[in-house]
Amino acid sequence: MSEAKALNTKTVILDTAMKIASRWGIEGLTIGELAKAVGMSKSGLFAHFGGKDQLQLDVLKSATENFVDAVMRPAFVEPRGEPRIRAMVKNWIEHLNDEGSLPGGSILIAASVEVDDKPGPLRDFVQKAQNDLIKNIERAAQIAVDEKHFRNDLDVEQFAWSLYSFVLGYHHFKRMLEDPKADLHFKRSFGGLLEVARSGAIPKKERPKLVTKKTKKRKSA
Amino acid sequence: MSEAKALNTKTVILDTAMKIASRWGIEGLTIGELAKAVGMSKSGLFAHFGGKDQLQLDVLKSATENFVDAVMRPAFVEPRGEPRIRAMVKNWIEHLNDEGSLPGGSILIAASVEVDDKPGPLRDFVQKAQNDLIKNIERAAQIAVDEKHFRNDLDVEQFAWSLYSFVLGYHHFKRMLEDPKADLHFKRSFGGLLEVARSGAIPKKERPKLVTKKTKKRKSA
DNA sequence: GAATAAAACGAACGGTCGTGCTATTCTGTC
DNA sequence: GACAGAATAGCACGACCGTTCGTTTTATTC
Repeated sequence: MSEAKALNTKTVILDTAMKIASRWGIEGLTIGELAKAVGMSKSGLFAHFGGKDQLQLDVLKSATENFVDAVMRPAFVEPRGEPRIRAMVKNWIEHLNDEGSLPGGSILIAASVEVDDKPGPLRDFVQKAQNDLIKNIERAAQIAVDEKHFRNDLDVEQFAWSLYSFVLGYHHFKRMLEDPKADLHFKRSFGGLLEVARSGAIPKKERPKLVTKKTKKRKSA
Repeated sequence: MSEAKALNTKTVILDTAMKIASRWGIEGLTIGELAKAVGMSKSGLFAHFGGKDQLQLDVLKSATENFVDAVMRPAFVEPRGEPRIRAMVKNWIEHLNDEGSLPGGSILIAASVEVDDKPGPLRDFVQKAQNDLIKNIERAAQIAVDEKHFRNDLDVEQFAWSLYSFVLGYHHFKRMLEDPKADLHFKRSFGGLLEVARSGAIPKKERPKLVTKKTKKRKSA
């Protein structure tokens, strides 16, 4: 039980820490503030971690686990292919808007900017977490290709790149610029991306006969 | 001359400060470190600004001026329409890769993430700077519509939104993820965006008859 | 060359940071 | 109820932060 109690306290600490990190960044998270927010002494809290570095790492790990639980895992029980991708994106947007757990926006996105020039365990972790995420998007897109939902010459890397860029844009416009149309623009961009992935916008092989009408040849650079 | 000398010193300070802010963020910029980098005393440097807040604001202003000088101004002497937009994007990418003045990536993008939950003059400035930039993109896109380079039902807001998202994605993938394909993916995404803006991909009226073949109805949840 | 103003300096202050050390309180076991 | 061990608290430290202030250097003007 001492074990369970310990885990419980640590969970409370990390949950609080994540909220602070969401608002103030992973570097703006200080042990003193965190202790005050949790309601215990600096040193008492400190004892749970091997130091500030470890605390930061634990926070990022928790944030990543939360992301996987809220976005990826529920999406991966959806039907293979496009439905799964739609679910993923839907969960993702909802997760970004979850003011309860992320009152200041995505911890991982913010941490990316904070640590991108500071080599070390934090940077390594963030890099790996994001690369894993992108790989998962690519995998999901490939499944959609296999399921014939997406055209089979789709560049899944490019697809994942574009989708991730749109999410970054959404986060930026919504959070920094407070653009009320952020949701609309994201929806349209994502919709366009799906459409291009599905059918033969710029089709390479089978489509020409279908498009006989006009669609005058463009440079297609 | 005392005036000129003072301005000169201040310029040196701000240039150095921008490099530091590029690497460490606008909050990671400390007066002590800056003084050491410039080669003068903390207090001597401090006297040039009304405090840390003013220093940060001056740095952001300088960064914005640099951006306008390097990206916007040279683009706006190019021919109206698509060429101008292409020039703008080209300058933008080159500016982001200018390790000389931005060894740690865009100061404005990083500052966005840093200050987005900290109300105050810094946040106000960053918000305005970015909104101005987006407005300029929209204006350039509208000109391209007027010049018949882009189709006349183009949503210029959506265009600017997408373009900015791609730039954010580029910055993120290149800097954080060190993706060697970032340039390629950006080029393709931007190219696709141009193509859609130019011709009638996803046209609203004339296309449906063309797609008769399969595209079996999905739930499209 | 003396007088004056601007610029830069050096030392110090109060505050907060992360971090150790030692004591105290809590909790479950015999 | 004594005991052991974990959890927490209290306190002090050294480092660095932004800032202030009095002094010294540097430049300009007569």
